[in-house]
Amino acid sequence: MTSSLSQQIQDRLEEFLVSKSLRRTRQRDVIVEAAFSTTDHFTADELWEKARKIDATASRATLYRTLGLLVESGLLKEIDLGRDQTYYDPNFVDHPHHNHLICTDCQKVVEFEDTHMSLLEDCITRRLGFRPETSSVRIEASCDEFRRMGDCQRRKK
Amino acid sequence: MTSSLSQQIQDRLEEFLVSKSLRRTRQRDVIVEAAFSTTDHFTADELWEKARKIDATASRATLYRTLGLLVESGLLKEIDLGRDQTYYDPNFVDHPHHNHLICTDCQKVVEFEDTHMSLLEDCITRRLGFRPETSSVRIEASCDEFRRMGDCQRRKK
DNA sequence: GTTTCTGCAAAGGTTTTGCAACAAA
DNA sequence: TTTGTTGCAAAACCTTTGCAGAAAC
Repeated sequence: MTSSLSQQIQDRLEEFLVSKSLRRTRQRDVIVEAAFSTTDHFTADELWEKARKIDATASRATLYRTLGLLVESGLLKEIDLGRDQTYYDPNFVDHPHHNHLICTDCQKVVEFEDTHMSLLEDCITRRLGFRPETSSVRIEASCDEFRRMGDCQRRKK
Repeated sequence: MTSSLSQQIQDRLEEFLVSKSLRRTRQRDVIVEAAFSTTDHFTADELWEKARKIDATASRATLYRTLGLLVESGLLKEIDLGRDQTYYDPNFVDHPHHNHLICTDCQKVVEFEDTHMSLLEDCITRRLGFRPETSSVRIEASCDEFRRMGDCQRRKK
């Protein structure tokens, strides 16, 4: 594990590996470092490229196997950005309840949290006779600024 | 077109075909009939099986091509039920703003609409500087009844 | 007749898997 | 040592596509 990873991620990963009698390997360390080096969402293939730049020893097979472990441990979440590939989101450890707004002009993704939304989901779910577990909200929206200026305010996010 | 299809779907399909200079064929008719014969969600493969039972002339290639047309025309929507396949939802023509709750016990899908949720999404989106276009909400929740009785209230929905 | 559509079979892209060698604990 | 892990290459999936014959209009 490199020092650039937050303590929280290191701790949760360590706990998960121990609880499952799994081992720390060079390849897993590299993949985890690549996954959490930024807050950007990524596809499996993008993560592979990122990991290769750090250290080219991990194969695609290992990448997919490690992605599975990270999702299972709750460190990473699969998200649907409305594109044709599965994306992974490394930000749920820090912000467990966030949702996604996707700019239909420049495709940038804005994460947001909203207490009212969480409460409302909770009400709706209970009213239907269920106990809430998880939820995901995706909003697609256009940016006025993009149309006016040919660029989107959030583009450099 | 068979008489079991709602007039609204027939009309919208006809309009779409004409506007794009597309033709009505036996295969498309069968696939459309299968897709809208119930309000159930389906995968491409499930739809293929359904269509085959009506009339086995359509190939998988035609099925996928027709699915593309139906999505493009807005008659069908791709939805993410959190499973590993793409599902299609034939209910958006009648209920354009509905969302999905998925029972984590029996996997059944409950559709719901909520005005407050729509309003709230609108507020959040505008507050972030965007103009809302579409949104999708997926709630995963467990059913107390299922745990108590080994069955889920909504199971026969 | 002209244009669109179809089935077939092959190709594409992504993800998974069996296995023998390898590495962590 | 023991048990878990890896890379490789093949397989498994799902979806798309080129093409020549067939069907719609």
